[in-house]
Amino acid sequence: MPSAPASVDADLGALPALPRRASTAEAVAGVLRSQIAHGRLLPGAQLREEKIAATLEVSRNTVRESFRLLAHERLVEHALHKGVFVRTVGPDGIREMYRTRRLIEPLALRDVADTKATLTALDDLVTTAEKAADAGDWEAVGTADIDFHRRLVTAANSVHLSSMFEGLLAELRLAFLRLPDREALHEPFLRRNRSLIDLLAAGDVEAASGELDDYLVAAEAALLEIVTA
Amino acid sequence: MPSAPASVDADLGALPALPRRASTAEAVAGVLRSQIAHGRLLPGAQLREEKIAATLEVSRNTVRESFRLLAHERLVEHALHKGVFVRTVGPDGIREMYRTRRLIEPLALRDVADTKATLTALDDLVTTAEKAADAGDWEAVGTADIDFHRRLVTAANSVHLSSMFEGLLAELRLAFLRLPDREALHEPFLRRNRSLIDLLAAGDVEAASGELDDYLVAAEAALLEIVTA
DNA sequence: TCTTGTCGGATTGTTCAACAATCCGCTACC
DNA sequence: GGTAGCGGATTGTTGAACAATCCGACAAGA
Repeated sequence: MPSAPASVDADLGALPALPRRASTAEAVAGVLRSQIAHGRLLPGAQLREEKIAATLEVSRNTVRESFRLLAHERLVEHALHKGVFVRTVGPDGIREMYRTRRLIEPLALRDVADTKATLTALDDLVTTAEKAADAGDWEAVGTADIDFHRRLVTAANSVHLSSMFEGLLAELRLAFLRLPDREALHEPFLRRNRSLIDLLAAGDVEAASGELDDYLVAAEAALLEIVTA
Repeated sequence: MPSAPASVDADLGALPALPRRASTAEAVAGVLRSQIAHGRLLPGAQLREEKIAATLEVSRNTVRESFRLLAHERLVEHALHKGVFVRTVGPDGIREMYRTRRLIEPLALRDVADTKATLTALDDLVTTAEKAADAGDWEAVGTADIDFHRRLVTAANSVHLSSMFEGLLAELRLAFLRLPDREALHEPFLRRNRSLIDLLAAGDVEAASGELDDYLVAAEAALLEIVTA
């Protein structure tokens, strides 16, 4: 390497961050999180230490550590001497989630309306959902819907709120797992996301805030109606 | 027992919940949390598995589980293969906390102003702080101040927000540990909590919201001035 | 038939010892 | 001054063992 050190540095440009290494316990927690999110571990199901350890070919102690990592996420419930269970979200849990959503989703609406890039991203997400609905891919509709609402919250630029909302979204997914029919839930709300982004693009923050609140109230009612039937 | 079973049940009335038992890992996490909160484990300090295990006379595996329990609390930072360290909160962390506080503390002000019990509780907390300040007990002032702001947030009746705010308060306490002089920080803000509760009691929610925002902006500036000096 | 007591099996909670893996500081060499 | 190698400290993981707890099944007694 005959070049001077300064030249070597310049040639490399901005290097990407190294992928984050994870401990085995973190990896196990990730697997379990994913299994829960995809409905392969259903609400009420027990996460058996020995079984998971054998299946994933890790030590039981490692599985226990991963359970502790999941403890805060409201996805599992840890009962002393009984074990760890996938959490069941009932009507009260749903009410709590929507109360929180109504409090925090509107927080950054003014910033959203003033930021071209955010408006564009939200518009794209609604378009994605509409296309997915046309194709009958209701899981993708749900994903785009979640991304839309996540973007409303991350627009507030608060690590605390964003982190909390990630937990709430995971919890909400738990509630959705109980639904026999995703289409019945999502379809009526596509139009409303479109209305919402249109109001925001027009700068009508107050109307958008009202629309978002109405949306969340209606979504809660629709979900409760199914869950309590 | 000659009574009929129904009568036996009626006599017992509403039984209180049993005290929650804790696993050893949870207890260890609680001890560490408390040590951090009281400044006995300072920011940057490493939590050594072997040492804690020996001191608390538990197994190293149990200590590791407790570390995982602390992982979400933003009090410690877990670095793969390096260990677990009490988190250091710098100026950016302080800005993030106050941004979040400005977003969420005002959320339930209308409900606060409409609820006599909440107003009374807040007034009592300000009175407690004032008395503690007269007695020069600045730690108690800080505690009452924190309780005051916690009450603003719990008034929103959101388990998610309340839980998140507990984490934020613990994190804030970490930042306060760097302060040489608690009095200098708290004293100017006693008067402002009093102004705030008076506005709320008078039902002037808009003025209270403005006062709270000003308060938080000023508190952030005061803290940053000290931390960046 | 209902209630209470006992027992056994399954699972969790904890401990311990061992080893692998990683990091970091120190020293030697160029 | 920079690099390579080594050793020690610590973390990460494993697996076995045992204690503790829970729960279901069964038996006995009222």
